Amino acid sequence: MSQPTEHTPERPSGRAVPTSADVARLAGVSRATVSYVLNNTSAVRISEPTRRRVREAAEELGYVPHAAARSLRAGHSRMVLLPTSHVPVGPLYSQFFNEFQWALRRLDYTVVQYGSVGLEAEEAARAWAELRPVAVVSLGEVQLTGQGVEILKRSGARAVITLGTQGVEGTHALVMDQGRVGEVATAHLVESGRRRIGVVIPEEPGLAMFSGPRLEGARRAARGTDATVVPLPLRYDEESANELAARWRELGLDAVFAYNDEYAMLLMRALQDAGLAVPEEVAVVGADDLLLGRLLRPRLSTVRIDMVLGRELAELVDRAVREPEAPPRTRSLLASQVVRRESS
Amino acid sequence: MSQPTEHTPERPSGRAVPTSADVARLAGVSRATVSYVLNNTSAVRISEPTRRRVREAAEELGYVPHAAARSLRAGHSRMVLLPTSHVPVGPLYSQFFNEFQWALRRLDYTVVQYGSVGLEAEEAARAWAELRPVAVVSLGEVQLTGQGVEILKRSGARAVITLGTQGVEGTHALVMDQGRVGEVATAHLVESGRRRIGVVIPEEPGLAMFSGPRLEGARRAARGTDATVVPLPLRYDEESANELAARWRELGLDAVFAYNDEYAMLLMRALQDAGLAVPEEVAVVGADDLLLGRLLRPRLSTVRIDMVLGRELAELVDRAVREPEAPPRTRSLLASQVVRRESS
DNA sequence: ACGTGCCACTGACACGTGTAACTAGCCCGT
DNA sequence: ACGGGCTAGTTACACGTGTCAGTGGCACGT
Repeated sequence: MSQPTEHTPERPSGRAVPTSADVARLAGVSRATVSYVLNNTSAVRISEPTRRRVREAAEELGYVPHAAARSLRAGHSRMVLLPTSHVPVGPLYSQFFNEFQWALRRLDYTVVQYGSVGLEAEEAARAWAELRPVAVVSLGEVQLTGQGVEILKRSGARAVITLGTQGVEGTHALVMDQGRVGEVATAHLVESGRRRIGVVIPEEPGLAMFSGPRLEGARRAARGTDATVVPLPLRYDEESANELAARWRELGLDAVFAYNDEYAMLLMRALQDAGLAVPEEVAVVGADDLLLGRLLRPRLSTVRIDMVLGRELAELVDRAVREPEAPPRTRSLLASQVVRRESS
Repeated sequence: MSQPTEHTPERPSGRAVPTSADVARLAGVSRATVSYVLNNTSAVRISEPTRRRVREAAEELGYVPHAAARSLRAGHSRMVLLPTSHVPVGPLYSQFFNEFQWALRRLDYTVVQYGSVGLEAEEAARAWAELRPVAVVSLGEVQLTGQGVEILKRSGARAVITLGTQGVEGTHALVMDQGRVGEVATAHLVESGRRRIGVVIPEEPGLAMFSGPRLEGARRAARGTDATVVPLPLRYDEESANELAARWRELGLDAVFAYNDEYAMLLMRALQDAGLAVPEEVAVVGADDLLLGRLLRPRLSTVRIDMVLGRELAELVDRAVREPEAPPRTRSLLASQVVRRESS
């Protein structure tokens, strides 16, 4: 998109791409008539024979309207911009994401994913604004600033929605309360009589957005009790897990909240291989309620996260677009609930 | 995108969105000068003081160029269209996909994901053509026809790339040879002395694209030997797995290729719970080489699938765009290799 | 005085589309 | 004969941008 070339390149297959003017010429009518016919404009009456001639001409030439020209003329589009992340998200999130896209499309929006690798917040906002989207739904990779929001709104965006662990001024903020996940998990462990509680922090980049708040929530739950919380960095591989398990006794922990079920399964296996009894010596709690967690022995306790339906969020976007004056409101996106199985 | 509204809606925040003409007015120069300055056009010399005035005016107004107008004028864009699927794909595929997008962006393409839910092949092609992408990379959800390819090329697409289990005429076809996955898995089981081999077929919709060819490959491997292949429909939940395990003895199978590691883990657990010894009575092989498969006991044997790097594919797209006349060629995308662990 | 060349910039057009405003032709009532 | 209304269109403009061709103004050589 950056630097347009100097001259229009030749079409390889010889023929230029047909425009409505070509259709008009072939059908022997004016270009306006073509537009009226092809858009089924009800205010203008065109005779049936003419309509047929136009349609046939369009068909013969393989005419397809030019979306850019159309939205330029119209002064607005129905594009919803979704800055994409390259975060290695889990199945829960990606299912939500797919459903969200699908629902937006049902509402006749054009969903455009646009990545902004290595761009500053304001720079990214400017790049997005070039596309003149009617709405921007930021999914957290780029932390949108108030300045960035201003740029977007000035460029015609009727709604800016942020989805993240905390709200952004001037936007419809959808807050995924990750802290709550850590909180309920830890509270559950404390209530079960555990006192020294480890919290796994994935070392994989891009997950800090989630793991930080979860740790914070765990600390919140421990506050006011005699339990303590210990952060445990962990890579998602067996070596790292075995290493952590090997120094488990010196850490003196009797429970662990393992970020999610995948890390929990990895760590639980390493603990068992190191000779620690689960849940007698160590209680293990994951998150996301994956099916696979139920296959282990003992069955993995977990935090079930009920994410808002993609469809609901799509409707919220639609409302925000139609009523741009409505005051932006912050809303919580997920409910967390412990599912106790055998590992805790 | 479909039906533009009748009149331009008022901008809510009062001020209209600034154009280069506004910048020109404020800076006291012509619009052409603004364009030259902001695009750093080297062929035209503009004095430094003027440049500064223009930049300051643009900054003050918060001017952002209009991508649609720009590409309309230029006659082409650098948009790569990626029709998205809502298929519940695994981590392997989604990692590839992310990397692919990222690499395209590094090559200065604008990646647009555009879903076409419930559209016919030709209808979808027409919708894509409206956006005048420079390339289309179809990932298999919509089976592109020769007719559809023709529409896209006529609309100016310089490259059409299909990614699927089989090629499409007139396109650069990237074939993911799923059959090979089933073939190597089954060959391995046969060589290990197994004779009655089950092949799990997920009942989840959208996976048929992969499971069909894998079954076919398994049959190919069994041909010419005295081994037989039995398809086993399975839902991804415990009930379905238990049900299948319960009638295992009457099926008389001594091995199973379970589509992928997740289904394999699910089924293996159910078999063990039903009192069958793995691998003594039943050998189990998955696919995808997930980390979690190594955590089970016995460790899960699997088929490791080396997918082409997203970066490589992005470079192929770039080449195809720059040399549209080069003959479309079909290329295989993945290599499959058995990783024998303990479950087979 | 005058042509030449350079500098710094401007005027005008094109891209493809949608639609408001207008018009030519016809019928009809008075 | 003439205005009015309907039908079936057409003409003309606007959207925001990039860029070719042109144009004053100035210095300079003769």
